[in-house]
Amino acid sequence: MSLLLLVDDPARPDVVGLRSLSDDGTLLDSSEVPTDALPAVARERADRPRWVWDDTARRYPPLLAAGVRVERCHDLRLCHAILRRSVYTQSSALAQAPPGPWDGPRDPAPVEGSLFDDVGPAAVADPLEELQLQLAAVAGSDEPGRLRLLLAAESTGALIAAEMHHGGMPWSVETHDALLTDLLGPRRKGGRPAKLEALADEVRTALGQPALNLDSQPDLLRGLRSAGCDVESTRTWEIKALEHPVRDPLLAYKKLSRLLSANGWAWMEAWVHDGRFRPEYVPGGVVTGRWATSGGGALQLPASIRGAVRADPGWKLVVADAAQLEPRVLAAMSGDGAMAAAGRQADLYQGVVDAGIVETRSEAKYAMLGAIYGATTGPSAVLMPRLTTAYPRAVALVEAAARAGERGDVVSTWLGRTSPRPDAAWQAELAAASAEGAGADDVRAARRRGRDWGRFTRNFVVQGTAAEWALCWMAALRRRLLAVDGRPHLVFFLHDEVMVHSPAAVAESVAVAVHESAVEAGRLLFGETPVDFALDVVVADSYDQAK
DNA sequence: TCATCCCGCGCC
DNA sequence: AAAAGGCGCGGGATGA
Repeated sequence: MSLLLLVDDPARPDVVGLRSLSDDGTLLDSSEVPTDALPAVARERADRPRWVWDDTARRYPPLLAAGVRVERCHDLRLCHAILRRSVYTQSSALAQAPPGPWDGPRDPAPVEGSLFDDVGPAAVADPLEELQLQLAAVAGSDEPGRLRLLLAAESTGALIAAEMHHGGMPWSVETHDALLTDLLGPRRKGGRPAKLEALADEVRTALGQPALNLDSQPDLLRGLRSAGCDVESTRTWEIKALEHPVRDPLLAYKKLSRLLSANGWAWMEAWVHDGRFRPEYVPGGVVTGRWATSGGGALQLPASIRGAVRADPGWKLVVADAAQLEPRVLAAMSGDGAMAAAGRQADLYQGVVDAGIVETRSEAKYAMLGAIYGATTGPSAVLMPRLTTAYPRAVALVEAAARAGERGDVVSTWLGRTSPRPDAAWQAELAAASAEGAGADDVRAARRRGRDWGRFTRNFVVQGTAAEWALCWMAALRRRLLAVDGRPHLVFFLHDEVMVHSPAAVAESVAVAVHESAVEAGRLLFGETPVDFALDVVVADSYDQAK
């Protein structure tokens, strides 16, 4: 396999340069092609190169628009971000260089004013030089194998993100409209839909304030308090605790009003075109390695409108989610055999109950999440000692991550994505609190911030490794889907869940591929592990039929 | 008037 | 029923 690097020529915007490289980054051959001929050149390459480019989000869409799919790539910007920070590459030239053009956001905002006018032109980002720095950083690292897997998974994720945006999620505006009309009442120009307006009236009547504006938090808070409700805010959990006639209509109003503003008709018109919802995915957009999205709120599609996600006629949706992914990942990372045994059955939480650790599934769930997120108070913290006894290795791993964070140290995922350091203010606070003669308030504040950061690092190692597993799962699935007839393709990804739009005739084959890919992901990350990565897989016509 | 802050809540 | 980590977004309030 060879590398094929794409470079711009600043002097000639109408052409792009192609550099053939060996695996170690040695330049073998150079050529130039007209920019508009690039898709044809890409299509005709028979040697299945790994494309190397600065930014998949910029380079891949024109190829997709021309009907060209790229098998694999190396996204220099995403890989740079990982290697700059990874504990495994801290001694590399890449990590030790001062910040340069590969650092920072993809589209940096223009610099205001003249502060930087006299420092000369910005450093030019030479992709060949950058690639060679990255390859050297990996080759010289403590864990080249893990990093290579991580960089490949991250880059494949970028390809998938572009492909999913290109293909779009099948979306029925008719169903969406029917759902909204059913829940909210018919759409009305310049006013609330009827059911929402009726609820608003009920609230105003219950409070005895006919002119109250429910959409103003301060007004609503004042209105509640003057009606004798003892609340500090207008949050749902405070309203729920009220014993007052306003409670139920207000809760209903808040719920529906949220639906209207977040995923109502305006959202539909802004984001759904030609029967497809096309959010912009942002691979690596979260520090832990999870994806973010920008626009459309694709990672927060409420359950109430998922029925609008409908397969095309003759097609199906194959919806799969990894069951209790984070506990399973923790069991694998820590080599905790007892926790792996609990996950031997489809429902890991029930496995914890069956092992006699706690009484109910719900307790098992909250105890486990408490361990991963760092619950310090409440019922879930009370269950921690039992979890520690039953699963000592798993708990020790997250505890060690928490302690590291409290000290201001960094932690890493299984494949080497490393957490950021706490900011300067945090470190200063820690230093001030440990200095001679520090006030009791300072010490308390520093302890609290330390524990906050410890909860972040505790969660980072598990959430981040789960994100790596999910990337490997999806990358394996993408490859397997190529071997299935009828072009089934990924259309959605949500942390531990994937959705494939598939011709009905091959949907069962896709479901098999989904399972096989999960096994492959587990092996890729952890080798021979006793941990099962269980899935819930559903073949359905619409998203609400899953789960 | 516009940009930013903060609240509140949807998802995992 | 619980408490905690990660996000994005819309809306009003706020302040330049």
